[in-house]
Parts: sequence; structure tokens; C-alpha cells
Amino acid sequence: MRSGSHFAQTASSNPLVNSPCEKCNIAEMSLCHALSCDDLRKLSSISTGIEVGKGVTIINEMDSADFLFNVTGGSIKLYKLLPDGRRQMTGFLFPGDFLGIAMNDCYAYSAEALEDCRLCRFPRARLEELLKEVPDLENRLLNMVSNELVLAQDQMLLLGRKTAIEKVCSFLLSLAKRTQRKTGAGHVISLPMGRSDIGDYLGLTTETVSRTLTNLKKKGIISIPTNGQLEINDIEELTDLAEGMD
Amino acid sequence: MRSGSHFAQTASSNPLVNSPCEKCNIAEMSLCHALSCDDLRKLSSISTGIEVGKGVTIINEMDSADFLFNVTGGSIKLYKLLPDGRRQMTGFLFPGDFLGIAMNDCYAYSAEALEDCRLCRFPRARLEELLKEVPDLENRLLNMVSNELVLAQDQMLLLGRKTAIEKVCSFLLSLAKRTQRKTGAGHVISLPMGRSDIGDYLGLTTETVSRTLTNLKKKGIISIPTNGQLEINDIEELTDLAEGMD
DNA sequence: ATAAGTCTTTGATGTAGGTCAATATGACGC
DNA sequence: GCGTCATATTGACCTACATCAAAGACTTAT
Repeated sequence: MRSGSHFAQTASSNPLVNSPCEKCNIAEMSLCHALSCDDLRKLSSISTGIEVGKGVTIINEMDSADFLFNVTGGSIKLYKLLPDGRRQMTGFLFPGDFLGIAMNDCYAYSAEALEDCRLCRFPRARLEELLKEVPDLENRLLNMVSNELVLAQDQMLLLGRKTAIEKVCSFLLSLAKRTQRKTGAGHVISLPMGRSDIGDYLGLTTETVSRTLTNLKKKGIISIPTNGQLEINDIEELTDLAEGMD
Repeated sequence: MRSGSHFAQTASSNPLVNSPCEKCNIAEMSLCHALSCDDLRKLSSISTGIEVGKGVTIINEMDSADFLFNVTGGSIKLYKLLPDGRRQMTGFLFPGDFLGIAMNDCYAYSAEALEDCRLCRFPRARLEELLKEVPDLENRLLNMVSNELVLAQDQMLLLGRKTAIEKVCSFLLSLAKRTQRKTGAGHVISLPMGRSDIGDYLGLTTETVSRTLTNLKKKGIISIPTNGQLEINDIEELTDLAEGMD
């Protein structure tokens, strides 16, 4: 087997897990944030908890967008492909993130589990009905998409105009900020994705990402105790490097 | 004077132009699309028509986001800056487009008029109130933002993974598609922005944009009758080049 | 018409980061 | 513990695009 996962290998063939929204431990940072008990019950009634193993493709670019998901555990990579196989990561998702916002009739990107994942799945048609009934939910979704658009524009600036070292430092900082927001501490961050995933996120090659990280290690700005974890030793320096202040 | 504009040189000092939504000629392709007469009247009541001259900065990155706008005439460039002056265009707006979607409390980017422009201005606070009252409006906005996010992700793929020629061809095609949608014909497209604006949109320099365009001219794929206008002679070839099929 | 300023094009040269190739390191199954 | 496989690192070299510099081509003002 390709990974040590105990989960089934396709999203659709999974045993469905019953996990009502009321008990959800990530509710306060997700779509469900700030909904009334009543609205939460409605949302719960159309959702199904599912689990997918590491490496499983959850959605496929160009497939009909029949489901939306809320990530409740694990992490996910999102990417688009060119005909010849070149790949651009459009984002990484962690617990509390919403998957499937960007779509028309088809998904705009593919999503693959970086680790074993837990998801909350909504049939799109029923969610759209519910949006009409529950304005708070629609408003919440609007804020989430709006926010994602701001991040997408930051990423455009990064991809179009930053140097390799600025890109890598910006990436580490954004992970650190996220970790800070969720856990309170942001010095040690988890890197569930590989170097080539990072490269494809930043518009660089594996080799350049690797060289840049060694560079930062040599300067003492970061340490990499184990693959999959990274410690930031000098966040000021990292911030300066991220904006080209050096 | 820097331009031949008859309009005032700052957005705020302009004479306000009364242009009720009911008469608006671009309504069918904008925010106002598919609203009932009643809802349209409500929207109209909080909007002010304004005009800004070529070169005027309409909004400034990091300024408090007090107004949102609907573009009803002219064209606009959106951009973000790094501390050292490097610039990334995040988009170009044309009649029917909405300005100000991506913001938290502050604007996420600056906007400058490429030509004399006509805008429909909404105070943010009042628009947000109206959103609560008119679910159709919120739904429409959600669709627009969602759509923009899809485009932003296409742009990430372009910036991170495409070559210079692929970038330029993709850009011309997206303008052509837009023109097609709005006017029915997409062979001749208008280029109100300069070469360096295009460069900053595509993550290239002025010189590379210019060289790439000359290249396409020499191959007979495009012609540039006047600066500010461009004709596509071979759209199939352009499409292939845009995706690296050559 | 002419002069001044701006934007575009073209050419010559430089370099950041890509490509190709060879180890090194770590993860997992047995 | 040991072999296998995948991923990460490091080194040598190359190239697409940037940078620097100098003409052209438009625009607008007088």
C-alpha cells in the first residue's frame, strides 16, 4: 500500500462517519462560525462526515462540482495543471478551511489529501437551497470567499514579482501566522507537503526550494528538526527577507 | 495638464453626476443584473454616479474601504506594490465590473483610471445594510466574487508556470473572450493599458512584452494597427501558444 | 510646424533560477 | 537490523528573461 493510511483509498467509497455539526470541534473557525443553533441544525442535516486517506484525490479539476467540503482534520493540497503536466498549487487547506468555493459548474482545481483527512461534505444543490433560507450562512460564505480573494491577490504579487528567497520566506511566514491564529504559538510550524509541492506553490523548482531552505538554515534563521516540521528562530529577519528589505 | 481629460483630477473632488440605476446601460452585465425593479430602486437610492479623469487614483491600497464601485464607463488598472516599488497588477476593469470586492477593512489594492471613467459609487456601510435586506443582491455578489476567485487562480497558474509567450497569448485571449462576451465580436481588442502595465500584470518586463508582441506580429498571428488596438488574425494558433502546445 | 516629453522597440550583455546528474537521507516493510 | 524506495540535498552547467543602453515613434503644447 502506498501509505500507512487506514482509510479507504477513494473519497466516494468511504464509510460515512456520523459527526453532527453540534459536536464539531472546529466550528468556531469554519463556515459554521456564528450560526444560530437552529441554523446549525439545518446545516448539519445536509452534511455527511467522511474520511479520506493520504494521497487520495478528493476533487478533480473539471469534474462536475456536486459537493462542497469543510475540512475538519488533516491537510489538503489544491492544484491546477497545464496540458503538458506543469503544475501550480493554488493553496493548502487545514482544519476549518472550506473546499470548493471557487467553481462555476466544474471545480476550478483538483484537491488531494496530504495526510489522512476528515471532511464535512455538503451536496452543492442542497447547500445552495439552504443559502437562500439562511442569509447568515450566505453572508458568512461571502466573507470567506472575499477573504480568499485577498489572499489570492497576495499570491499573485508573490508569484509575479518576488525573488526565490522572498517567496520562501513569505510562505513560511504565512504558515506561521496561520498556526499562530489557530494554536497561539507560531514558532514551530508543520510542513505536511513535500519540497516539490512547495515549489509548485511558489513558482519554483524543488531544487531551488531546497537550496533556499539550506541557506536560511545556515544563517540560523530557521531549523528543520525533522522533515515535516520547521522552527523559526528569527522572525524579524524572516519578515525582512520576505519583503526584500535586505 | 498630464492628460487631455476634461474630468477633475481626484475622485473625491468630482462633481457628482446623477445617473439613476433604472437608466443604466450596463445593468444587464453588472451587480444589478437580475434584480427586481424594487430592489434596483433600493440600490439606486444609495448610489452616486461619479466621473474620474485618466490617470486618477480611485482607491489606494491600505486606505479604509469606505466605498465600493461599479464601473459603467472607461477602464481601470488594479495593482499592489512592494516596499521597493515593484508592482503587480491584479487586474483590469471594464464597464460592468465591480471594484472593491476584495477587502477587509482596507482596500487590498490600488486602482487607477486608464481612461476617463464613469463609476457608480456605493457607501460600503449602506451597501452592507442593503445586502441583509436583499438576499438576491448578496447572492449575486457571492457569484461575482466566486467567479473572480476562479480567475485569480488561473492567473496564479499563468504567473507561476507559464513562459513569456504563453503569458502574453493567454492575456490577449482573455481580453478577446471578454470583448466577445460584451460585444459579440472578439477579433479586434482594445488595449488601453501601456506595455509596462501589461508586463506588471504578467510578471514580465516592458521589454519582454514588447519583444513577444513583435514576435507574434512577425508570425502574422496578430496586427497592431494603432497603439491601443490589437487585431487577432489566427486565434487557433494563439490558443495553442497560450497553453504551450507548440 | 516644431520642440519636449513619454512610451515603445531593438540590441548587447548579465544573472537568477532552471535543468541535469549524482549522492545523501529518511521512511517503511520484512 | 537491513534492503528498498521515495524524497531531499548538493554540484555543475545552461537558458529564459532581466537589465542596461540607445534609438525610434507618438502625443501634446506652444
